[in-house]
Amino acid sequence: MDKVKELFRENGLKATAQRVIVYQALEKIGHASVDKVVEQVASVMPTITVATVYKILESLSGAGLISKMHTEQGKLFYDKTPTLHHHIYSSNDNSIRDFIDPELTSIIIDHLAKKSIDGFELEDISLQLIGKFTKEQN
Amino acid sequence: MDKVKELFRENGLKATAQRVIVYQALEKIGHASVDKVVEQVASVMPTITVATVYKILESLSGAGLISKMHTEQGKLFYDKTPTLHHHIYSSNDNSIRDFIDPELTSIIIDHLAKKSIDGFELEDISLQLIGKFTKEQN
DNA sequence: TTTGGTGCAAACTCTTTGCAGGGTC
DNA sequence: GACCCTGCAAAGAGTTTGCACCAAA
Repeated sequence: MDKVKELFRENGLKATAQRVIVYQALEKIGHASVDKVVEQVASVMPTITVATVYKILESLSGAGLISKMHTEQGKLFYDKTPTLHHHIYSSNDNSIRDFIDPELTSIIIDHLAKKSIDGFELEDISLQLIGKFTKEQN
Repeated sequence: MDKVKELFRENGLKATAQRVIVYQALEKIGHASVDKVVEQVASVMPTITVATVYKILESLSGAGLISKMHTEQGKLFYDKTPTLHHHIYSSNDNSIRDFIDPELTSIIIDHLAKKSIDGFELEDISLQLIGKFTKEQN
């Protein structure tokens, strides 16, 4: 908890209780749409508002502490891991899970480096695997 | 024009003037947000409504004639090419362009096939390259 | 004390829906 | 003629904004 506060200060963010809670909520669920975060946060601090959660998620992602993406549905998702990773999007239950595959990441980056699109400075890659889970997952 | 109409009928869609115009607009611009499509369409048929364009784009994409995606901004984009391809997302001007690289596509698919995520049936992959264009493009 | 964050409500943007009228097959 | 599509207006979802109050540094 104090570690989290410190992390915020190091990144120029004031260490408020709300931010700590939002951050911990995201750590717990991994990645989630804003309303899932709100849900989780509300169980700890029911007085927090949706607008605040939006603002906090935005500032944390601006500071690079979490990452931000849009789903196939166009809803905002945030993810605890700011490191380069990808997402599996399941079209049968609209869930999203992380897909960490550094090997694939570097294959893609290497490939792109070879081809180098002229005048384009690559900052990030976002890969979504879309499909169906044919058996129950966890 | 008659080819387009035929294409619609083959796919179980009634060949209305509005659909032809929307389809041709998308062929012309390649990929665009809905409002860009509306803009283009309006120059040909000013009476068409936004809701209609939405519905048409939805039905064309449902029939597999065009493809649908969300941007980093969470706005809907449609693309004329239903074939597997990727997108370059430029963060300085929020533009999107196609990135067709069948080699990369098959590298990714091969890699995924090797690993095969258990219980997951891959249907599509969506890769977005995010970055900045450092010089003027076309 | 200064600076930045939170909470509230309202506004905004984008997208979807319901239904009556009209066009296509 | 049956069915599907369009156009309209209104609603809906998700997200953002402005501002007064409050807390962190």
